[in-house]
Amino acid sequence: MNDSPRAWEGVLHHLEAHLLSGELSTGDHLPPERALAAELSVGRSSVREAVRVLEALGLVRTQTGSGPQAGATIIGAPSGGMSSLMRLQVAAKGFAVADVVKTRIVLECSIVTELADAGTDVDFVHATQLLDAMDSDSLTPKEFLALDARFHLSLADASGNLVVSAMMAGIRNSIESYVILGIPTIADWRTEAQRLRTEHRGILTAIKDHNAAAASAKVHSHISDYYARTRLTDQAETTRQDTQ
Amino acid sequence: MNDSPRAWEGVLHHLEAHLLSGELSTGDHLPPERALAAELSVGRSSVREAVRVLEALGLVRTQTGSGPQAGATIIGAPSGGMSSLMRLQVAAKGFAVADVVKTRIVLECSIVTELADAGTDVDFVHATQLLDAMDSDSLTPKEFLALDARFHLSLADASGNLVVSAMMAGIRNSIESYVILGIPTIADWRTEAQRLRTEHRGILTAIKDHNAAAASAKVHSHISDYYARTRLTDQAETTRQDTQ
DNA sequence: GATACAGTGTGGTCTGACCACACAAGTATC
DNA sequence: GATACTTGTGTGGTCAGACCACACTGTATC
Repeated sequence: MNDSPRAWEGVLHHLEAHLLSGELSTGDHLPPERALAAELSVGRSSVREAVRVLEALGLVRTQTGSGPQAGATIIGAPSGGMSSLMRLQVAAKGFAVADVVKTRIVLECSIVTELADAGTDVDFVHATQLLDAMDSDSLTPKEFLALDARFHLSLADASGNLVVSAMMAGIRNSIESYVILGIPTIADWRTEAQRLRTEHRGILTAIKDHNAAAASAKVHSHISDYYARTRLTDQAETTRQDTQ
Repeated sequence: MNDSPRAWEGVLHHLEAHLLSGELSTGDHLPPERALAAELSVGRSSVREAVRVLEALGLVRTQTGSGPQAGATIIGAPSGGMSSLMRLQVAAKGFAVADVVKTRIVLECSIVTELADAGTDVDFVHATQLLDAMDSDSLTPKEFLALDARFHLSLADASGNLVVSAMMAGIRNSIESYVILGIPTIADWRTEAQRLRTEHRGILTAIKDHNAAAASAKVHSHISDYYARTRLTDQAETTRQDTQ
């Protein structure tokens, strides 16, 4: 039916069409690879490549074995694909770290603006928990920054916009290695951590006060100042490190 | 070295590490699949699945044959992966069309704001050419909207931020089918086209006048009003939530 | 010198065969 | 009869080998 030059693309289009038509939706299982191969008259390897793409894009989760859990399941959590895409693009220097950071500021400012302008039905329990956890003095910089990332992500989640959420997750994921690389450039970590804690509380307070302008401004300086201090945007050219 | 449960992930990590370390960069060729398979002690099919993922993510372009053009080449155009990712996520209902449109507004407002605030060194030749092309009365709605998309994309490109550019391309691509679906809901296409033309010129003029606020406002209404008229955001089975 | 042709290396695909795994059903044991 | 164990089955994961189509490369031919 679809004699695309590449067989696996035909499989992908087939699955995409089923997705669009609603025959397949979140929670459903894809047909077994062997069945799909027979149905589309292609080799199993071609089916596998298409499924692999879907998995990389975060659309399906594959599991071995038998029973209801096994097979390729359509998953509804879209953040995974965005993360690997952006991480690899940054790794390949297709995306400049500076551009990623700029995009992060744009998105995050709009997130807090929306949150501040919204009604009182927004749930900040998770965000508050993360801030409390960050108060501990026994955290390593790496642990602290991990919580930091989760705090910012929780704001994105609170906005309810999955697209922005996924993009934020991808952004954070893509520059994670650079953030870790920047830790040593902070002379006094205790002071830095305290500063970040204060800024976080300030952002959350501004949101709760429905002061959109203040929240946006605080987010902007919070992010851009931190990257300026670690000079992360400069060292985009650094090549180091093999993580094995 | 890397006995991940899945062999193809090991290959992906291997390639990612080489990307990060700079051993591989834009324009380079990946080793031949057979060589890579032998080097990593995996089957060729596992290598192929990893390469397929990279191709889907827009990092490499594969080509058959022999010579300098053949093989898997690391490509520097990151828009492809974002497009397929977002298109499929929308198809799978992982992303709601309403959220995609909202995100588009956020990004595009920030784009025109930045363009308006920038110096005069921004090149709008391409954008202007597209606007001129859209003046033709012989265009079908589909053709008109294709030019429309390219106009908005050219603004994103003019900003120079590849991340935002790629996201805009992905956004546009993901809702393309819905945009086409919305054409019949426009009662008088000639009037609609004229309206869009005027709005486009207005946006570009505001940018050139360095009037960031006006440009942003015009973009906001340009996009949100159009989708309101076609009621696209309604027919998307949106994830229920905030009324604003 | 220009053209035609075989050679070579590449990705693309298919087939068949295993393996590991997880569940389902049947069997043995108490 | 209830439980524990064993076997069966279907799934994805991987590998090996074999072709094919393709595009370039070098050589032979005119």
